[in-house]
Amino acid sequence: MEYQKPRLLLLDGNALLHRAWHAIPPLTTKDGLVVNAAYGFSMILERMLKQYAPTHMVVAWDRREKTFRHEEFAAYKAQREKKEQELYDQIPIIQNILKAHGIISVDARGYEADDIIGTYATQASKKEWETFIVTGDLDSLQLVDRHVHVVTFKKGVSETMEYDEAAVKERYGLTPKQLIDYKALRGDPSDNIPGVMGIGEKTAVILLQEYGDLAHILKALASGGLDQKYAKKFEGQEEIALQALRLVTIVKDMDLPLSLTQTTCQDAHEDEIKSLYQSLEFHSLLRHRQEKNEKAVSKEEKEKPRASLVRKADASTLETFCRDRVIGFFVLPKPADLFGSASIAFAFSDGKEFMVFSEPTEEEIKEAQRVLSLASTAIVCDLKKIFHLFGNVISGNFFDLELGYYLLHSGDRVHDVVDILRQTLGDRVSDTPISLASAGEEKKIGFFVSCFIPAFQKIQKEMVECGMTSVFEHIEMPLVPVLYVMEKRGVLVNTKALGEFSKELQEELKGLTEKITKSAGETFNINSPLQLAEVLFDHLHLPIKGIKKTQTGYSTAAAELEKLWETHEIIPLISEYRELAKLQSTYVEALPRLVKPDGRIHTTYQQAVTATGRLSSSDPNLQNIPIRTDLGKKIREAFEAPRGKRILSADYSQVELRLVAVIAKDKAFISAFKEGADIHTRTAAEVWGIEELKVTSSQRRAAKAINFGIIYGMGPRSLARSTGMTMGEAKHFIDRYFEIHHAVKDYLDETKIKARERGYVETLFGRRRYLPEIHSGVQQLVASAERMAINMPVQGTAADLMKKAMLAVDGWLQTSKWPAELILQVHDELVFEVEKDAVSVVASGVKKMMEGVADFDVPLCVEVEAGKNWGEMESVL
DNA sequence: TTAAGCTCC
DNA sequence: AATCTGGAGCTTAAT
Repeated sequence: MEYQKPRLLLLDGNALLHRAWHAIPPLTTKDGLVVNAAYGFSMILERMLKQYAPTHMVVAWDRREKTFRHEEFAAYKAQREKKEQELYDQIPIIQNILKAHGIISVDARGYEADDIIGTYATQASKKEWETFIVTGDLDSLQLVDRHVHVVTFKKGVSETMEYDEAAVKERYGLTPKQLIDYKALRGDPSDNIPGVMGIGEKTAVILLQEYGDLAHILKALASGGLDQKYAKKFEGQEEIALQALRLVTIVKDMDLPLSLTQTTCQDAHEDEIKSLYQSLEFHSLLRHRQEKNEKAVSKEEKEKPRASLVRKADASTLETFCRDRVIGFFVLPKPADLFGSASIAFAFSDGKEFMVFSEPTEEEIKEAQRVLSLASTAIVCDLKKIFHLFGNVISGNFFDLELGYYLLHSGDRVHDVVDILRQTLGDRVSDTPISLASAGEEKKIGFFVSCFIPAFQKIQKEMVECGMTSVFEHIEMPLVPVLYVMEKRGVLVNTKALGEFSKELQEELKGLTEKITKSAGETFNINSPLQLAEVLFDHLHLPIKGIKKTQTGYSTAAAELEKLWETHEIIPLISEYRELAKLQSTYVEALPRLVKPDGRIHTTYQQAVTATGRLSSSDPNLQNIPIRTDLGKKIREAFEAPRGKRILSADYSQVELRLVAVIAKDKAFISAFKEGADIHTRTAAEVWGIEELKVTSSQRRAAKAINFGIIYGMGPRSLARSTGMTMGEAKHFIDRYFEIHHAVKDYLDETKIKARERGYVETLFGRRRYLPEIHSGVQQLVASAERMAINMPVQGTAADLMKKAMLAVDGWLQTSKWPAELILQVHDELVFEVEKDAVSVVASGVKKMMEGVADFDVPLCVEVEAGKNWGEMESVL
């Protein structure tokens, strides 16, 4: 018989118990027994047995020491205690399941599960046994070596991640052993490890990469070889660091109650397992077990990773592979050169085959673009970037994974290609390259692009289930070429004007700095909130009553300075300085640097970032160009139309409030908008029961505040503050408001309930936002999630409308051939560059297209202005 | 890198 | 005892 190399599987019982408990919702059997943790544990167990087929195996447990501390807090910890009891009650069940599988459990007095695992792993590694540690606890990563691997869970209990030495290095930039020193330096509050004050992730990694381990760092410290800025942080903390090191290090040489060789896997008692699963009602596991025996072989085959046809520059067969097929397509850009590609990769046949062109020739690039349009579906990730790389729009039926993933997870941040595949496919892509820095690695790239196809299938399926295919197909995907063209076109900026403005500002700032210095009686950095607070509150003794605090001390934010306006001459000076400094650094100095050789600035529109469905703009952000103040407006004036053209701007008036009326079906608001009333004046008149003509400006201001407050989920307190009313007045005002707009009140209440029930809210077009925090039970988080729930359908529907408007207007301009081009989008405003003589036609056309984009109970109203620049505009029509 | 502050809708 | 108006991106100081 052939010798089989031993494979040891080590499970951290407590870690997996907790992981299962949190990942699986509370399940009970018919009789009311809570079994969620046992179920999750069994799922993990079965999966690991299958995946690693161990010859030896141990489940290690912490020995549970009774704590009496809890009794003091019995009253308000009772609930939590009960929950914990439900968890611990499942341990015996799990023990029975393990026994039925012929698996050994081990615990030991005075040791944690980690120590047991550490000791077994060390012994096994010495014998060169392949060892796999399954845990939820990343501390175990320190045990990884040539033969020891750590398996952790990404989310839930079904997605795992396997770490070997290379993976640890890749993830942390450190060796497994260094992770011990890392934690000792950085600390870990959840484990009561203080770490060295002032040393965070970055510094810890830098020091360890330089010196190897803590011992060598301390040695360097003692010999004075350590950089002064680091050395200072260690003062008096060496002992703390060393103690932390001892606490963090997992024991590897304890006396084991059972020797390694005694951990051999016993035969499973199939009957026992079956009857246990039956009594616990683990139906799916039961079914799985039966199927396993019958279909094991064929299934294995099917799930084997797709391989593997690598062809280079075989363009002639490319067409056959693409025509009427679902294909994956990926372009690996050259690092330095935005307009070139290092590789072009295709995946075909459900990802079983792929084709990679390294350093493609001109013809190959052309051919690639041609065949893309032949595919029934071409799956890509970040289509707009592909357009930029190729320098033009490519026709074809595209499916952008990034946009699909974004619709399903609009709350998440970070949507990198690899992340998307990982999140979507789980450990199936754990072997994909993390950094795709170099070309010439056809296999890697091919494997990578092959993952696009299963990812597409999964994302598309989820999208159908969520009812978001329409938003995806009719809004997001068609918008990509529109945004691409806007970015490519850019906007003309008068750098000369900005240059002159910069000089003026510089002079002004200089003068202000002198005045402020004089007024304060000392020189300090006005840009530093910390120093400013010190001057205002410590040196000048300005009243601190009612001034908000920040983490670092008293706030010097504009709203706080306003409260101090009359107390000192320095306050207005500082406010002015702030305004000027902001304009100078963020706009006047920054924008000219971003002007490209064509004399224009090209922003990037982020289509997969916001939680509500809005676009965002970056590098530079052209959605926050100043407009409010006279000085700010000068910056907007630098955005000019070229000779013979005009800037035309069309903005939806009061969209969000109109949408509140539509979504809440509020009769009073609907008729107000239908009649074309000034909505804030109307609101004020209603609430105070007076004629609209008699509404004072402060009454209108208060009404405006509450109207906007509704959109943001504002409470009475903030309303009182923002209007200057007393709390009593504000409450009364709100009561009156909701008497009239009771439908709005109902909307607010129902939305919160719906969000809680479903876990998400949505726009009128079906775009969703998930709000997991609403179930957190933490008051603050719940309240915040409720405000998001109220706001998202309004802001999100407005975003949907604007996107539809962009598509409509773009389509109209393309077919009508009017000499006008869309250049900017600012949430409720579209900006165009238009031939002078066409301004009036384009204005009316754009207005009509934008207003006609949806047919609600309330009319949409668009106001159009035009001018030689974006700052000085006059109404058209 | 983070906190504080500011710009916009 | 004090907080709690939604969504973004960019710059500076300070560590």
